[in-house]
Amino acid sequence: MAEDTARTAESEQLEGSGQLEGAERQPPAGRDAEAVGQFVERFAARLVEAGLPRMPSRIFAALLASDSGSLTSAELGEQLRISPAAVSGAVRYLSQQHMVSRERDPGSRRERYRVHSDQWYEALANRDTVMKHWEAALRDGVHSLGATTPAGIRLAETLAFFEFVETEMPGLLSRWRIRREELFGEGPRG
Amino acid sequence: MAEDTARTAESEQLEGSGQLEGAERQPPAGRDAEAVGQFVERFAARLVEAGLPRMPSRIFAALLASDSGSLTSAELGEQLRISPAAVSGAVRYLSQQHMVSRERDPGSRRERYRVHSDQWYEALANRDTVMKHWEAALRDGVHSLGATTPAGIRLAETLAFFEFVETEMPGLLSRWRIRREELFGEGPRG
DNA sequence: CGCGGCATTCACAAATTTGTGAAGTTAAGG
DNA sequence: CCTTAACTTCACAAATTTGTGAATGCCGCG
Repeated sequence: MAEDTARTAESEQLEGSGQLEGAERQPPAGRDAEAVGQFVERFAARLVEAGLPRMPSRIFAALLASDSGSLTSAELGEQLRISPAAVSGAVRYLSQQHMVSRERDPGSRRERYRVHSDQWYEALANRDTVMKHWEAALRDGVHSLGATTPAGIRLAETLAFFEFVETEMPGLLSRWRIRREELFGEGPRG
Repeated sequence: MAEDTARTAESEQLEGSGQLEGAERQPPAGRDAEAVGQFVERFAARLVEAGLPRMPSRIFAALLASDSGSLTSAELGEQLRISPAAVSGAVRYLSQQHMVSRERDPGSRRERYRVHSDQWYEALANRDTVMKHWEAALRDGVHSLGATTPAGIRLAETLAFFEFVETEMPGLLSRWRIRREELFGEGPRG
C-alpha cells in the first residue's frame, strides 16, 4: 500500500477557527498534525471494517477531526494526499448517505463539507430508507415463503424486529439529546 | 462456471415440517424453489448494500429462508451453486461475526450452520466488541486532539453517544422480547 | 466580457477482493 | 487399520472495485 506518507506536511490551513498561536510558529507543523493523522487513520479503519468504502471513511474521519467540523475539497485533498477526483467521488457518496452536508462559502466557490455534530449519528440511526428497503424485502419474503411456514414465520419475526426498532428510535434519540445536554451543556456548534 | 455439480441431490431434508398450502401448489422441485431463490437474492442484495460481503450475504439469506433455520455445507453449496470452498470461507466469516452458529449432527460429520431466530439481530445489536473498538479509537482521538479543542469536544460527544447507546441496548432488547411475546406467543424454536 | 480557479466527470490502470480447483486433514465406518 | 466422505486450506485466475490524470463545465472576479 506504499504508505510512506511524506513527512513535511505543511498543512497549516487545517486551522480554521480561533487558533491563536501567535507564539513561535516554530512548533511542529500545523497542530499535532501527527496525532491528527493517526487518529484519522485509525478511525477510518474502523469505518472501513464497518463496511464503508475507504475514501469516504478517510474523509469522514478527517472532517470529524477538524476543529471547525468542515473542510474544503482542496483541504481534504491535501491533507489526505488524494486527488480532487477522489474527494469528489467520496464526498458524493457521503452526501447520499447523509453523512455530510455541503455548504458554500459566500465569497469563493470553494465548497465546504461538514459534519453537524449531531447529524452524523442521527444519520446512523436514521437509516430510514435503508430500513424500509429491508422491510420491503422481508415482507416480500414472508409472502413468497408463506406466512405459515417456519421460514415465513422467522422472516415475519425479523420484520417485526425492524419495525420495533424503528418505533424505538425517536425515543432513544430524544433521551440522547437530554443526556447530551446534561453532559455538555448546550451544544457548542451546529 | 462449471456447474456440472451432480444434481441428483437428495436434498429433501430441506423440508422440515408441515407443508399446508392448498391453493394452486406448484409441484416443481422442493417447495417454491423459485420464490425462495428470489427472496434469497433480494435479501442478500440488501445485506451487500449494508456492507456485508457477497457470499456471506447469500448464505445468511439462504439460512434465513430455510424452514429448519439450518443447512449443511453441502446443501448450501448446492442451493447457491457455489463451491465448498466458498461455503467454507463465507461461513467462517459469519461465525466470526456471530451471525451463525455451527452445530454437529451426531451421526454424520456434516456440519450444520444455523441462525437462531433471535441470535442474529441480537448479534446486530451486540456489536459489543465492535463498539468497544470504536470507543477506543474515539477515546484515543480525544486524547490526541486535546479534550478542550473543538475537535476533541466533538469526538468526546460522539464517544458519549456510543456509550449511551450501549447503555440503552439491554433495555431495548428486553422491551423487544416482551413485544415479541405479544406478537408471536412463546417463540417456537430456539 | 473574458480570465482564472475549482469542482466534476470520463476512461483507464492498478490493486484488492472473490471464488474456484485441487490437495490436505480429520474423523466415521467397515 | 484402512477406506471413504466430508470440511478446510492453498494458490491462482478472474472480475469488481478504487483512485488517478486529463478534459469539461461553472462561477465569481477583474
